[in-house]
Amino acid sequence: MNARGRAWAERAYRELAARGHRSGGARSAVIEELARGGGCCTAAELAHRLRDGSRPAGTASVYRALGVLHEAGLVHPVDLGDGERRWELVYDDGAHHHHLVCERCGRTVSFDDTALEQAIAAVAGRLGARLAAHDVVLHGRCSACGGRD
Amino acid sequence: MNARGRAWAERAYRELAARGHRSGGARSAVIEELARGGGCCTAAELAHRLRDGSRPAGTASVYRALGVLHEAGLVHPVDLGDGERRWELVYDDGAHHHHLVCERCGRTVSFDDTALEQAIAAVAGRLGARLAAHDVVLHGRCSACGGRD
DNA sequence: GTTCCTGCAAAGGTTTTGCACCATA
DNA sequence: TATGGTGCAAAACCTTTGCAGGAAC
Repeated sequence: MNARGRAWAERAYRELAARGHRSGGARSAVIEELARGGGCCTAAELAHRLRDGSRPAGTASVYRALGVLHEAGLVHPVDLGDGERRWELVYDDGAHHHHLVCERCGRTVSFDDTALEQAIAAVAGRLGARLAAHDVVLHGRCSACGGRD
Repeated sequence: MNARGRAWAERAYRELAARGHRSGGARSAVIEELARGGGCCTAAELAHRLRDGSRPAGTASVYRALGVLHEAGLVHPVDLGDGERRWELVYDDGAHHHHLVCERCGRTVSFDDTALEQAIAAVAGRLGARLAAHDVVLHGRCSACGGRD
């Protein structure tokens, strides 16, 4: 696991403890797997990886762990339009990325863009809104699938 | 119904006829209701409105009508994160909007923004992608719920 | 008359909930 | 030991599919 994931996991343990949550095996396994994989996975994928890995966890426990992490602001749900909810890690410094879903090969490309973030901040200001989160999902063809044709 | 909705409905009839689809009661009712409401509704809402209105339609027919309209590029699915798929009308001129979901009052605010569109187009160019569609969903507090506090 | 559309019912997939048991603090 | 976490099973929910009957062309 990279240092970024490790730091996120440690913060998650601290934050959940501060909120009065006890430490349980299934939830810790979910936190570790999220930190290892870097997010962007569905509950089913998470459960599957845990089943093949060190610490299997029941489906309900995976969903409940994700719910608690979401309440604590440690993960953020993303919907790519395929009917399954994905979960992204929320980092301390606000760093995050968005997604391009290729409608030909089905792959998901992650990206970040400063100008896009600035445009979103400007829109929020114009609307008089205070943003807690935002999602951008692009649909089309990735560069490998003839995006430039 | 406004002129924009009427024009969209007429185009929908033309486009579906051109694709060899026959005209059926349920599908026409869905088209009329979408044109009347201007989109941004779920399949269940659509079915409910039709039940209370002139022409009830079965759940399956509503979903099938939306599927056909989607294939023809006449509607676009949007996921606001509440587990239900919403459908937006796709207009001839490409005009569209995005959404701010207030996490306090639950309301959805629609907006459009030229700078945001330009930023998205620039990102697509940088990624070498050709976009067919894109979604932006903002989460936070709308101006009425203390966005500016 | 053939083919597609429709509606009911059933199935499918994801997510949530009830409940008994177990682990943590 | 009191409380919260866990896992199984069942339910709830949205969406899709199978099939028989009816409508459009």
